[in-house]
Amino acid sequence: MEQQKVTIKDVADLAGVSKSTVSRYLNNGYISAEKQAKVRKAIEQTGFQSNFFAKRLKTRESKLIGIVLPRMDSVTVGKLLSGITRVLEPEGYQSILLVSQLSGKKELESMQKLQQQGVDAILVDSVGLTAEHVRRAQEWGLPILYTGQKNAAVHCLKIDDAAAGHRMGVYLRQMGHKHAVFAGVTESDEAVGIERKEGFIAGFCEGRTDAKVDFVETGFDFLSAYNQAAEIHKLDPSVVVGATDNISLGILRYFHERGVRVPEDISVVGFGGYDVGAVVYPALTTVAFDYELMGMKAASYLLNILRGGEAGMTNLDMPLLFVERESVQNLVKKTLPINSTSLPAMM
Amino acid sequence: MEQQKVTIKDVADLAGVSKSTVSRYLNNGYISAEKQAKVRKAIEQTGFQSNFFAKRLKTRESKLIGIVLPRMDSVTVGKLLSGITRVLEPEGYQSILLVSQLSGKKELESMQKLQQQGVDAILVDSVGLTAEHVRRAQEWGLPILYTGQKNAAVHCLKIDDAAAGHRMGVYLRQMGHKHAVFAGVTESDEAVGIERKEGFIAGFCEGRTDAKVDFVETGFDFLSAYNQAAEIHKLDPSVVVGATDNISLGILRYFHERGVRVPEDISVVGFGGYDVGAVVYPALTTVAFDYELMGMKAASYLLNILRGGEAGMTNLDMPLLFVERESVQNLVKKTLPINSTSLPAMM
DNA sequence: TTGATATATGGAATTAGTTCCACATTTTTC
DNA sequence: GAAAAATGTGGAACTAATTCCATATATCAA
Repeated sequence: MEQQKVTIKDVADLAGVSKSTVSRYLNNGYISAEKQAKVRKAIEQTGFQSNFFAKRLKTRESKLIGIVLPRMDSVTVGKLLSGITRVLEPEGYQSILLVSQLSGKKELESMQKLQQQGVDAILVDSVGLTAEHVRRAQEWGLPILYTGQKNAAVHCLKIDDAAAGHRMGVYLRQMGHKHAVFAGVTESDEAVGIERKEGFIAGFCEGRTDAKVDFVETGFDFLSAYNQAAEIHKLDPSVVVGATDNISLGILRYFHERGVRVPEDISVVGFGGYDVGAVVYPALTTVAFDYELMGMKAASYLLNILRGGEAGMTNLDMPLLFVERESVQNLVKKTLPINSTSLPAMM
Repeated sequence: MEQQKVTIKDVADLAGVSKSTVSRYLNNGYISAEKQAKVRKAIEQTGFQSNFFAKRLKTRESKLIGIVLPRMDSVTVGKLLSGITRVLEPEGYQSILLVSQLSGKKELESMQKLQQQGVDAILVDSVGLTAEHVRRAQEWGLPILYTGQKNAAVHCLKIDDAAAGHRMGVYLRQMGHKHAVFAGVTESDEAVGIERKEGFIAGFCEGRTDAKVDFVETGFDFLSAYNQAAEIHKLDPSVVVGATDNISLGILRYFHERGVRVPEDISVVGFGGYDVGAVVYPALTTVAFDYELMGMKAASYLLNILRGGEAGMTNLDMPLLFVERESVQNLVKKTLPINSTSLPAMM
């Protein structure tokens, strides 16, 4: 087997010291100023690079963080990863990536692989927490953090969907809207299908009895929402609330095609804060989830555990960003006399 | 130092064989059926897992591929990564990710880190190839493949921008367009700024003298294109060609706001094939770059070199996907008598 | 019945580091 | 000035695997 060009032994010989001394130089163990200079010179001359595997074999620290992602080709995941990397890199950690392709089984397999690989910790953007997930988190010694899903028995980090929905509900109530259609997804998705919707209804109806929320179920994708748009339109609300920006985009397109003006004739809002929302006409008002920040928080959390600070469980407190753009009409303003008399020419 | 729970020695003792025999069992070296059974049983009982670092130290093969990306929060990069993973995972390789944040210096540093880490190969989605990049590819023993940039001295893989431009030019010519405005970026970007534009002009003007292409420079982003849209409109072309989909989206939004109908009054096309293009109104006709396929090709290429097949240099042959949607008017059809007489009611 | 070849197997060396321990200096304290 | 403490240093053991080499059988041909 071909051997390494320059080893610690070569450096030691050249510097006239022992292997131990070179190792100490490398790891801030103590060494006299004199030998320090010699070793430094020898390392420069030889171009010595420490062997990763030999070092890790002994120290049992890989400085590698395993990350399991449900898929790669989504902006959401990209931002999450971006946030994780931003925190991990300066600390000398690097990430190994595995993709679960939205399969719980592959997710577990990937975690297993990473564990064998000797990563220091694992971060999983999970598609669903099972008993097996919980068991592994306990059985293996290493820190595991789940994002996107919630379970009291493990470390996890999740967006507060109820708060997001509530926020939007309050906003639309304040804008004077009374009849909303919530274009949502199946209730089998607890976060988006239930929490987000319930949160919205609570915020929208809070403190009044004349508010009305209808519900129409769609899929997650743009096309499925587009296909439900006619039904939504028939209910004749003043605002359509898409459970995700993609849903809202599908509805927006339908309205465009039919000549329904947004927000003059009807308002549309979404959740997610995708960049696309700024590009469509009119630009979509939305509650943005800061996935990059979530990635940063997740990474910090993991780092904290790694350093022995057995941080208190689960932090659900992910801040939300309300992005007010052009797709909502202010019904309150419109009925004020000062507006209705001074601005008729603008129509 | 805390030691590993179960080592190959423990398995050997339990099975009543030597370490060597267990190692042979693990690595398909020969072993009698009898001992094979014993070892299998011992491994099951102990739950033995081979130590990654000890193994790699000896074999000098990490089964790790280093990937350097300019940024993470883009769909393009996500697709590329998705393609890479799809090829690498089934072969037992895993990826270590580093982000260069669009800096050539960080890119080089990241490569260095990966090399120290003992990866088997490096894939760089480069922001610009320097002499240093070429030098490293030669100096370090390991295979390095660059994507996104071109240089004859190293392995690289790039989209054929000239062909993409040409393809679009031919299409618009066939649709009967004679006056185009190319909304492009600075020529300091060789691929997009020059190759793509020149390719378009060639395809558009091929074999005729009555074609005209004006050029307006914009930035890469949606907003900068939006700001140039008035100037473009003044030139009164029959079609606007955005150098990227983002540019086209900015222009599309401007037209929407001014009541200019697309494609009835003016056609708009782009390059890239971003999903967004299908969602806007009208859906954008574009030349899509299959970044996922590019990732797959890149990974295969690397795998091939790793296996000793010193594959011939650089394969520029990335297939393009023409995506015809709604944003281009067929001027040829329009002038046919059968249309102008039978369909006036549709206006 | 030999000698030659094939098939298994164990022992020891090897991989490139870190770290413990013993020991030699030097410095500080009483 | 002797004892105690601090500071360096090298040797050897250790980390957990792979692999070379020697050796022991078993199989086969002459």
